[in-house]
Amino acid sequence: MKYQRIRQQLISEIATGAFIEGEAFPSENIVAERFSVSRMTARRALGELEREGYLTRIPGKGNILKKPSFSRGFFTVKPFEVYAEEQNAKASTQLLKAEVQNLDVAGQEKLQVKKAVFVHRLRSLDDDIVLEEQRYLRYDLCSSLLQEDLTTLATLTNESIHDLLIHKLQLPLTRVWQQLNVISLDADKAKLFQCPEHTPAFLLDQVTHTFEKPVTWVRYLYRGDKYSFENEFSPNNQTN
Amino acid sequence: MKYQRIRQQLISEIATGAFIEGEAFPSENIVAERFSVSRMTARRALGELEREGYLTRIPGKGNILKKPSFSRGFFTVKPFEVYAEEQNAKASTQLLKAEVQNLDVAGQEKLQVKKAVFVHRLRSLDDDIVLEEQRYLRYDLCSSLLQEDLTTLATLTNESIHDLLIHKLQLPLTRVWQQLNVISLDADKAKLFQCPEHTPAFLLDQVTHTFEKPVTWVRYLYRGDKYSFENEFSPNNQTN
DNA sequence: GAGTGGTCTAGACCACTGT
DNA sequence: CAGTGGTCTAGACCACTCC
Repeated sequence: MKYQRIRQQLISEIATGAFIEGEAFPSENIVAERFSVSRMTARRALGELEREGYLTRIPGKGNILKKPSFSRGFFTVKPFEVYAEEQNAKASTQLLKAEVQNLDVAGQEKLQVKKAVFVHRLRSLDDDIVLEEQRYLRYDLCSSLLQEDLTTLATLTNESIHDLLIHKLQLPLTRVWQQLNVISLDADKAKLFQCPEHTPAFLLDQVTHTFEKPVTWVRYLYRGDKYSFENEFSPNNQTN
Repeated sequence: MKYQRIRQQLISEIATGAFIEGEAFPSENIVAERFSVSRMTARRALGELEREGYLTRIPGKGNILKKPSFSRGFFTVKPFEVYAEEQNAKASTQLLKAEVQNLDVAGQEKLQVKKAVFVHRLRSLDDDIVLEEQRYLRYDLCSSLLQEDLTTLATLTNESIHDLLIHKLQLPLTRVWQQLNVISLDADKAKLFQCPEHTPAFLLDQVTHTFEKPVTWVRYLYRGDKYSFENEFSPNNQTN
């Protein structure tokens, strides 16, 4: 395993400050020559360093040593059923609406079309409504879902709607964008959750793509006094 | 970019259910032959599929198609300076307090000791106070930090305090626990942030460990109307 | 034009798993 | 034994950057 030896050697040298942050790291040819291996083997070692976050590799320029990255944390967003199980609570689902809708400006921006299948659900832990789900699926890609499966959506507690997309509509989900905000519940939403007005809440927007084409937009509203994100991890796990 | 074409084609076929989950995926030679490329190119496409979480590759056996994963995604918590840069805002830091404190019950539970170095900072984007940091470092492990570096903490805008721990105190951070909540700002906190009472906010608690021993507890309070978590990822990329 | 990283080829040997 | 994935080589062409 030459490339592993090279990788570890280079990491050690980085740790001792042998190279300058922000610039200048040995090129593929230099590394290959220094360790007496072929260029492809040097490439592999350097490629791993890039994936591990040590380097940025730029065609035509070279390898640039990154500044040490700060400890980044992350939160996993678990499926509702998994969360319910962790809380020893019973998950239930209520289907409020399932219909074709014309998207408003915000929705058109996210899905890049005007028409969508809209699925509106409430999800409860034991008897508390905890999560509101507003899901918009591109009509041009998902209309068949409406006819076939929509009536069963209310009972789909353990099978994710995403699975339907992937397997029935054959839309591989390759990319997800999401944003998490906090808001204060207005009168309408408070009534929906049957809780006091101005209760803080998580607002999670999620757009999933199939090869750069947006397919679904989901807006989750989590009641803040009944839901939190908890997580444990090792700092070395890099993502992105 | 042949390997990208091969990768996308294979992902599509996985999505259509062309292969059986848990077993049986075309071998390198099969893929190479089918797409009329060299084995190395087929390898590259299959390697990406493995990194993306679609496959498990086992020497001597073959490629095994994974079952679709449960996790819905995750949020990275970026260092404040990185966030500021993304927002094209100027980050600044204000040190309110740095002293030795006796921990209250909540703190003792988290750090498992009674005494801690307490560092209290406010962090701003341009002229808005956005983040309050309350950091508790175990006195028995971090007391030298107090003497050496504490007076410079106010100016440490771009070097994270965690880096000090790792490099100066040589405490490798091996494990992180964290929890994210939403709250509504009370009068005191609202005054601190110079914003209206009952503004929603993110409350992020983070406890870092060195080999099962808790070292620091940080309580971040993010002003909700000025801060959000945004993120993009590939769904099959598991990060435990 | 010299150097860089990105891609690709057609070979090769290895250790391993199945039958 | 034939087949698999893991590693490695010595070439090659490309688009790009820097000078």
